Amino acid sequence: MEYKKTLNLPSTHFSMKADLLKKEPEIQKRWEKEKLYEQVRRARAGREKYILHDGPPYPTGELHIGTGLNKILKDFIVRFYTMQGYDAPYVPGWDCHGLPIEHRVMQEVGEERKNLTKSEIRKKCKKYAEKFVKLQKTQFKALGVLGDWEYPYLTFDPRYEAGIIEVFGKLVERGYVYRSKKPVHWCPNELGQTTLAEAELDYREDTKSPSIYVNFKLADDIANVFKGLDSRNLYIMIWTTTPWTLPANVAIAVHPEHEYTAVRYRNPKTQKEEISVLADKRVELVMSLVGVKEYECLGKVPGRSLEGKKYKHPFVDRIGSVVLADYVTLSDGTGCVHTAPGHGQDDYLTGIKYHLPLLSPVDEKGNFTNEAGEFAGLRILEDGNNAIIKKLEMVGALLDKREIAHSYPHCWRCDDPVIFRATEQWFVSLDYNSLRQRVLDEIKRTKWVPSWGENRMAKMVSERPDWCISRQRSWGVPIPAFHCMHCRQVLINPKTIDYVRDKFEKEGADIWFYKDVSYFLPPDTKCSQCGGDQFRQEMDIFDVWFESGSSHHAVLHKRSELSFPADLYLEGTDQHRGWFQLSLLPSVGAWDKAPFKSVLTHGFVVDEHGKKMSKSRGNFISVEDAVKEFGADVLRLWTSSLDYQNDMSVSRNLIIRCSDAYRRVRNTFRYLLSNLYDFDPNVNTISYKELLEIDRWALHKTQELIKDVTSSYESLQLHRVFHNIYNFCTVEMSAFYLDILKDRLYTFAKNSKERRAAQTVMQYILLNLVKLSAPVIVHTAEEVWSAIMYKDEDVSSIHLSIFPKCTSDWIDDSLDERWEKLINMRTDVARELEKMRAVKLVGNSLEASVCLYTENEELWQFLKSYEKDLSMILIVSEVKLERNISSKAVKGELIENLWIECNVSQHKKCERCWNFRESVGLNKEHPAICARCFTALQ
RNA sequence: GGGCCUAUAGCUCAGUUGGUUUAGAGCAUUCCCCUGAUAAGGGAAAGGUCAGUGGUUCGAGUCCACUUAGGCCCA
Repeated sequence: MEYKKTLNLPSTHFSMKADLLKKEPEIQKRWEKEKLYEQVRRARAGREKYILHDGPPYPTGELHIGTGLNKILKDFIVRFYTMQGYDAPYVPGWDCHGLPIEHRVMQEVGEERKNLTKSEIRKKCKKYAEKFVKLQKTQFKALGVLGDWEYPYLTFDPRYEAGIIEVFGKLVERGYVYRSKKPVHWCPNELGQTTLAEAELDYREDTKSPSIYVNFKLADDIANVFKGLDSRNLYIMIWTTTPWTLPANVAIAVHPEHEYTAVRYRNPKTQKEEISVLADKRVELVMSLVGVKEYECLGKVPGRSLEGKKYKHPFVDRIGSVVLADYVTLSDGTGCVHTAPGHGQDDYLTGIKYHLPLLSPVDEKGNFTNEAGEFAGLRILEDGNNAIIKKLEMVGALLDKREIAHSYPHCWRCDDPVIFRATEQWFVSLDYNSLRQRVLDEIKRTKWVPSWGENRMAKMVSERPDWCISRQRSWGVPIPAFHCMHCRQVLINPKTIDYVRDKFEKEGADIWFYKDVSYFLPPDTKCSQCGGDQFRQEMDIFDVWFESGSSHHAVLHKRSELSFPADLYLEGTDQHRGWFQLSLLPSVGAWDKAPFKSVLTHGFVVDEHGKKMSKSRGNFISVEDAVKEFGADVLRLWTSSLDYQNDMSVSRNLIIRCSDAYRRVRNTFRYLLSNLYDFDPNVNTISYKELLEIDRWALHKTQELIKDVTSSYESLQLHRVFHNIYNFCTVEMSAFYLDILKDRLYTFAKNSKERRAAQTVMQYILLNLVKLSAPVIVHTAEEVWSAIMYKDEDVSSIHLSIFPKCTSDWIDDSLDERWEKLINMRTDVARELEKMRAVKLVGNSLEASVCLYTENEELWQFLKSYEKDLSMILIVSEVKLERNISSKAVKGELIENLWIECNVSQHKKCERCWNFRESVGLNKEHPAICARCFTALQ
């Protein structure tokens, strides 16, 4: 007789092979067709909300794997809260304006860009952004991210644009917005005459510039600094390669820590004896450069003792002063840095710190203005430079001039050298109405994950300058302001802003570039200063960060399904300076509240060797590549295995490793499914009390799993979810419980209580395990769900189901303790069995008979109480217990006082269950099987 | 150059407020078994100067300082 046919062997249609590349798109299509996202919304309508607000990526190019990873992490959390019963709508967004897009578009356009109007540029940018929103959307969806992909938020959506204006209006109304001068990179070329962003600069090596050393006469007595020096012919020496910025000089910066000295020498040009202050370490080099052979150093002082000393400008009637700055280096020049806040970024910040005047006597064409006095009208980079050098020579301040070659920024469009010029910009003040302090208070109130984020954020906010929110670009939302044509007064007030807002909301911000100014002005608008009624529009646009930073209002406030503040913002650590901060500022400014309750930051994606990932290094991986090669679920499982607080290494090899883990989890599901083909929980369920103890142990372990996984999700330690689930599948299930269960499942009578008990537990574990993993392996979980015959919830998709809850009645710690001991004993026995295998005495462990010895009373009682179960637990044919330790027995390693002896079973093998039993052969009808199998056949 | 962060086995992670003789898992590796989860399953073995140096302490993977490597943000 073929006994195999009498067994209850596993059977399932759930395939072992995942075939994710084929199945995932099918499952996604199904979700789309069934409108899963809307179904989830309906199912959770009215429930408590959990809002994860999406930080918008730029729609430029293909998605970096890091961007995909960010979305996956968000998806885990949104899905977890959804399954916890929260209403957790997820509205993805894109940051559609801004220089990165404009820049790329201009690169694509090439030479033609010089002839494009703003409107034309905007049209092209819009097309570009739309194209990549579409492309990226496809890729995010391919990752299985669930969200409102039909209606994402796009920052160039007119309603969103109106939202930006509203935030701005609120800030204006509350008094935070002001206009002031700030130095920017400026292209003075006739065609250009525009601000340039860092990305539009082309640094050219070997640019020729004048290099001059100049003495500024000290006006202050420094006898208290350098002992015994009289104040006559006392100078401080600077070096510069931009003589044209000297008319705007208002300070000289020295390093507070470096040492400065006063040098006495004979000026080779004037033949006068002079004393100049400069950095000690630069003296030798500078003196030889200016042609001085003999000189004398008169003491040394740290730079900080020079702070506040006054000097006379060499050719302007102006007193400047010495200031301190950390950025002063000793690699060039004199260690005393000519400072013109109107012409340099460092200088500008130093100027703010010391309240220095900001001068910029240069017009948009790169000529000196009347402010520059005798130099007015000269082109600064040519005649201007020369005239100033000549002037310095005339007044005897010039020590040396020569030409040097260095790296200097040029305009990427016209190749002309760029200048630094102060222009009027729009700012948000951080200190008006103590905004900074209130932001800091909100930072304290926010939960930061990891916790050091708070410190980092607070430090950045406390040290940052006012926020310059204007840009002189094309692709963005215009700042809704007007200028009086008569008196140049700026016109901006809640009424005009509101009026423009309405236009934008109806027609989009593009309208600004098409319609005449009168279209945007409320009727009868007059200049508050001169009463004029002729205005021109402001042409600056908002910093793109102001746009994305307004999403808390344009999205959270405005969309009815969302709420403000969000429960969570989740982005990479670079967003501490970016989106987190620049959302926080307007939010606190406008509504006195942080836009988020908690903020999670994750590290960056690096390659296998921990190096930065970039296209130029060749270690770049795109979302598309990864999904195409591994499938979304593998990628998601891999993401879930990483501790995002650190940087995350990614390479093909590392993801391949993770697909092994995926297969393990998948096979665990498959095995559970395959043994439930004949189990109807409504009929066959065995009550908890009637289960075997090992079954109750499995239930206990499942409770632990539920608890651990839930708390891992809640505490946002997402990688613990993976490790818990994976270890459960591997250690508790595959290697132990399921392995042991085989005998009971296959060989016991179909409807026996023992077999039904095993299935009861398997059914329970299947349902719970699939739900616990559903937020991570979304497609596979759905596939499993479809394959489950009897579900505990009547929902069409697992993603509509509710997360498992821990059943505390099934937690039994003393049981767990006993079984831990049994498992350790099993390990000790396995080691002995392995020795038998090594010498070919046994193969299958069922060929063995085990004898356990102990003289320890407690252990004896323990073993005795499990005597009936031991052969099942050890998967051997027979276990005998003895008190007198045999000389052949070996001491256990994990269990004290336990001695183990393994032998080849003396019995015959049952052809049906493969156990070696004394009873085999006793039954005349079935001489090849054991008594237990005979019973099972009845 | 400055601020913040990270470093435990080849890989992904545990390791409570410093305290248990040999620093734990799983994967990968090697070897073995099974062939009734089969492009599956089981077992065993090997694998670590806890990045380095110095310090605090009776005792340090854990606390402190410095160094190295890497990351993010600035300059």
